[in-house]
Order: sequence, then structure tokens, then C-alpha cells
Amino acid sequence: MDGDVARQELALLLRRLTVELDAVGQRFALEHGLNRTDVRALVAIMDAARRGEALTAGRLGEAVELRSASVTALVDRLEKVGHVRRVPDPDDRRRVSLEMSDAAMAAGAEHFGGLQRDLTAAMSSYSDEELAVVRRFLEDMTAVIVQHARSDP
Amino acid sequence: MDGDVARQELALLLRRLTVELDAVGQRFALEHGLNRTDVRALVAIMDAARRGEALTAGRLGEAVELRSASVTALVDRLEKVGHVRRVPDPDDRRRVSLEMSDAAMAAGAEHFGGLQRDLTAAMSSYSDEELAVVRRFLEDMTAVIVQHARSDP
DNA sequence: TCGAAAATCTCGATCGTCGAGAGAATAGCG
DNA sequence: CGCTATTCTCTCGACGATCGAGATTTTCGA
Repeated sequence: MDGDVARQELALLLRRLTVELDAVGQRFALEHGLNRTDVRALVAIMDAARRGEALTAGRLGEAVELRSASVTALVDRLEKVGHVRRVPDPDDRRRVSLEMSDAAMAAGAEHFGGLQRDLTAAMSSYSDEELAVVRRFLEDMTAVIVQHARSDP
Repeated sequence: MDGDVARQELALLLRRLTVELDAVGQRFALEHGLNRTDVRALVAIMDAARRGEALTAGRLGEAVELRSASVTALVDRLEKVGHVRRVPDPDDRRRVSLEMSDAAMAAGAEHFGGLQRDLTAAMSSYSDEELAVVRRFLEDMTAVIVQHARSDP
């Protein structure tokens, strides 16, 4: 039937959206001389900061799925260009907290915050009921995807 | 207002979905001893095959944004494990066409086709009108994202 | 026919990631 | 309180993916 084609197209649309969203991060990376991992790390640090937490090196490694040796190198890179500062944790002196520089924070807010703003603006033409449908849809699809990402087939 | 929070949450949901969809590819890579690029390449070859085309090395490089030297190495890797075959193009003997092995094709169909099936199945509880809303939404959001990925701020 | 352009490959170099292990600090247990 | 096990980060050496420059083969146009 026709509805099936429409559904497949929706799945393709999700993939397309994913690819393009990736490209946004890619662009930010290019503009700032970073690689994909560095951007992921900065986003993770930013997200944590927004939650009021300061990420430690170890937590950052979990967030971006990197071993400790790679995290050291990663933070070295970010610190060298001034995006991040290593701050010794006074409570546990083994730990190293990571703080984003104001400049990096501003650049991130400019880039990703701008996207967020434009996205929500583009949603203004939708009614609350429509957005509710979209939300349910996205949650359902995410659940299916998570299932595929985690479980064994 | 409340609707603004809902809109921001929707944007976050999109990001979450992107992350999880990435994880699906990651999992496939892990299961088959491939890296991220290899999976992207196989998907590109598969997509082309579905359209009835055979990708050349150069086209593949464009699809996954890699220089020719890297494409050579990439195809070497895929060929070594038997996922891909180099086939000389009879029309233009400078070119090398790429053909996926049946086994690799089957593995890809199993993994990603299964996801596609489950996604469309999860859409069955939605009316045509609801899906139309979702489609419009995804297209609108993709357009905004593309804008951010390409244009200069 | 001959030179320019195109498609792929080779080589050497660079960079990100990792495993193994060292060093410092903490937690827990007797 | 002291001693050991654990936690957290860093160092080192190795490996793999990517790239730029250039070589090679083939095609196309004048």
C-alpha cells in the first residue's frame, strides 16, 4: 500500500536528519581547528556545565567513550588552544576538573545555541497538538533505535 | 511560556535520536570488526546498489568525504575482509567499480533492514494525518539544520 | 597525434587512539 | 592507626586512519 512507502520515507528522513546534524558539528570543528572528538568533548563539558556540574577527566572519558590515555591527549589538545582549563579538585586530589573558557563557551553557545533557537523558531508554526504528536513519534522511534543499538539480534 | 520548554525538549530529542542512531552503526562496526568510516562506505555502496548504480572509487570518496589516498586504503581494507570487490570498468579503464559481496549485503540488510522494519512497524499506530505532520516537521527541521551546516553565520 | 585532464594508486608523514603500566591519593579493613 | 586495595590521571610506545604530493595509466579534445 501507499502508507508503507510513506513510512519508509520517514525512516529515510530520520537518517538524513542525522547526517545533517552531524555536519553541523563537523562545521564547528572545521571553523575552530578541532576534530570530531574534540567537539563531542566540548559539548559534553558544556552540557555538564549547564547542569551545574564540572566534569572530571574520567567522566569526560565515559561521556565520549575514550580510554584514559586518549582523554589525557584530548584534554591536552583542548587545553593547548585555550578551550579548557585543568583545575585540581580540592576534595579529591587525584581528580582533575575541567572548566571551559569563556571564549569557548561563547563560541559553542553561538553555534549550537543559534541552531537551537532556529529550530524552536521553526516549530512556532505548529500547534501544541501537532507538537505532541511529533514528540510521541520521536520518543517511539528513539526507543526502537535504542533497542537496536543495545540488544543482540 | 510552557510551549517554549516543550520546543526545546523536542530539539533535545532530535539530538538524542541522532546519538542513538549513530550507536546503531557503531554496533554494526563492532560486530564486524570495522571502523566508522568503513560502515559509512558500505552504507553508501549499498544505497547506490539499491538505486541500481555501482559506485566507483572516486564517487565513494565523495560520498564519505575522503581523499583518494584514503579511499584506496579504505577499499583495501574492505576488500581484504571480502566485503567488497574491485571490478575494472570496461567503459573507462581508469575507473574501478565497487561491488559488495553477497555476504556483506546480507549482513547489512539484516542489521539496517531490521531497523527499518521495526521503525515502520512502530509507525503503524499513527494515522496518515499524524504521519503527515511528522513528515512536515522532519523536513522543516532538516531544512533548518542544513542551513546551519552549510551557510556562514 | 599530442598534450591536458581524469581516475586511481604509492609513498612518507602526521595525528588520534589504545594497552600496559607507573605514580599519587583515597578508602576500607583489621 | 597503619597497611593494602582501589581509584584517578598521566607517560610511553605502538598501531591505524587520513592526508598531501607525486607517479601511472587511460581518456578526451584540439
